[in-house]
Amino acid sequence: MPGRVKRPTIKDVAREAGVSMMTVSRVLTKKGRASQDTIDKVLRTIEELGYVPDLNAGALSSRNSGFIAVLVPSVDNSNFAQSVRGITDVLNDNGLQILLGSTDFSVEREETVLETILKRRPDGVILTGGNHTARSRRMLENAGIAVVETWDLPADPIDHVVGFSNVAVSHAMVDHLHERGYRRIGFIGSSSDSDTRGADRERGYSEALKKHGLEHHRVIRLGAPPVPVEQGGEAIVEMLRRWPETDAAMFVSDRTAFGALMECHRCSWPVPDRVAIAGFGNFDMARNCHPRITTTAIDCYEMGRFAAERIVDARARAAAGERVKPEITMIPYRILGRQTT
Amino acid sequence: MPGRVKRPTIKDVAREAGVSMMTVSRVLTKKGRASQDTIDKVLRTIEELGYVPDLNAGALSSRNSGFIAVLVPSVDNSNFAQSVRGITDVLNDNGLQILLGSTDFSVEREETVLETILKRRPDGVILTGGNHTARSRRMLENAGIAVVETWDLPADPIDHVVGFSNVAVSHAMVDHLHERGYRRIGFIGSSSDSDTRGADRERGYSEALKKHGLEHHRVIRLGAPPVPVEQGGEAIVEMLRRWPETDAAMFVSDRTAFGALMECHRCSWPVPDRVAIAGFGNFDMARNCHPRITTTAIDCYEMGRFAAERIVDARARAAAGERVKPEITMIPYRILGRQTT
DNA sequence: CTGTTAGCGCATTCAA
DNA sequence: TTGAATGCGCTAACAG
Repeated sequence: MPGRVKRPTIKDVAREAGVSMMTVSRVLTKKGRASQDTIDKVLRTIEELGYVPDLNAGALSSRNSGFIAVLVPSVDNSNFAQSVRGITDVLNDNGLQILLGSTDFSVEREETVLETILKRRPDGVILTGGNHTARSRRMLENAGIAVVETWDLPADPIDHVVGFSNVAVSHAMVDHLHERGYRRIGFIGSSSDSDTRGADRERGYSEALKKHGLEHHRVIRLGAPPVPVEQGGEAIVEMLRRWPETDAAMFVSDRTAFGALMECHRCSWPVPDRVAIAGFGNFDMARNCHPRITTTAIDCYEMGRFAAERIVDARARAAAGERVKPEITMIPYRILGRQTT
Repeated sequence: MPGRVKRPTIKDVAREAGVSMMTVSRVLTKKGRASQDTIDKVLRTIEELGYVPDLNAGALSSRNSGFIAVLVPSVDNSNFAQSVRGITDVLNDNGLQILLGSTDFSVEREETVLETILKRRPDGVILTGGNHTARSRRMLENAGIAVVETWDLPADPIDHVVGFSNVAVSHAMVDHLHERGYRRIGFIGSSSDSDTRGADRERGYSEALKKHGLEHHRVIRLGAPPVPVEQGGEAIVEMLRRWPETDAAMFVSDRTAFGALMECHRCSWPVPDRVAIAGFGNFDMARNCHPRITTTAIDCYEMGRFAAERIVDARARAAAGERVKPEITMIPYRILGRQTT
């Protein structure tokens, strides 16, 4: 590690270039105009000195940190990772930087992470899900910045929403299974007070069964997310043991659906003839395995982009002194009927 | 979005609590001591006012941003995501925050991302891979902060290294295949100037073949990473068409190995009897599919932890005025011989 | 088009 | 154990 040296500041650049600090600042931020001559001179000096602007100092002065906080349950999940990609792409185009936090699928953890991240004075916050602690909500309200809740359709939104109904998603999947002739449908989900998205999908399953006049509910709840793939295998075995008549199993996630499908291979249970399998999320493994798993696809990348655009927009309006009204953006989903149903 | 209100500062807290700003600052940073009475009074006031410290301002003053920059090729990759988890866990315990950047497997993109992120004055940088542009190296050197290169064993390290040899990894896999009796081994990799890790694995394959006296190399290079899972399937078809005698195929990643295995199912080619398959990374899909894929396992989470610990340590030593010598930490790997070989 | 002044919110450094 | 003065690096607001 090289010795910690004194790094050049905007003052050094100004002195060397023979202009004032403000002129350098203007050249850098492109705000206000400067003559081409001055611009060239300043840029050359910056290059010579190897000057690197300090955005934190700039933020302190301008009262815009340029950070957008993004909280996801887990980075190690292709769906959320894609949303993060979408967010990043939009933010980069707008000179903003992402401040990523991981909540481990827990609202308590979310509160802790949020508390830490708010100390960086983000200009906006993008959350996953619509379920938060009371203190989290209070902190967000006090922060006075744009908030976007994603991946859900909260009954009482904090501010903006870019999401979809997890209840409706399950509804649609039951409809799909029903249409393909399945009548003895089971659901394999997760169990956690925090995982309201999983709970919503289970609720959608139950409601849809009733709608179709199917009264016998077969539900197995695995642990808190992220549920290991292995448990999908154990779950399908358990389900067919408890309810041998089951002709279709829908899973809260492609990951466990995949685990179940592979276990069926090992047990030589033909899929979908012995039992149909459906997942959620359109993960790589579900799309490419054999047979390919029927699933629900959400455009996670686009959802991320929309969420980021909402923040960018709100930020611009707030800067212009406009009052910003909360908006709700619905993200479409589609059932991909494939070979396992 | 609530109106942007004036947020309380340390000054407000000081006034309300009837103490000086410094006393509040001391209570907050736990540096220097204060009487229990004062501490209580200050904490109560902070609570009442809903004061949130501004870490950016603190950073400007103390010349320690508390940020550690972390650059990964992609967040949407379980291996890198786990490394990020490891890093985050260690940093959190040390009051540091992660500043994540995605390089899309490109050293040019890395340079751009690095340039942006250095403007936040991180106290350290964790990179993925040992291949960087000359400008990137220069920026890092000028920054005068601790740097850790991971996931590789660079010949000419910038500073610290926490990684493993991608050449050796492939060597070990060839040894494994050879031991299981395979002699007509092919390699399916990626192709990109930037992906030196992939290139190293291919080199390891070639060297190891020679070592075993196997002169016939069968190599297929797919596109730049991230290579879609699908292409693994196309690649195995192509390999068996060009070199029908191939009895084992090793892949640069579990993702493509998985795609190949599933394609073999579709073509009714028994694995490993028609062709053996081996991957890299011990991904979920490889561990749980049927048959389970032989692979190389790296403890990515631990690699992340080690890298972060190296940074934390270097930071502490630098603060104590010590001179820090670059260290190289080797991460072990193991071949998991499973059902596809 | 350019410069001056006055902070942004906090911690370092000294003194009490 | 506590406080006052000072400045971190930058930009908003105004003046010229």
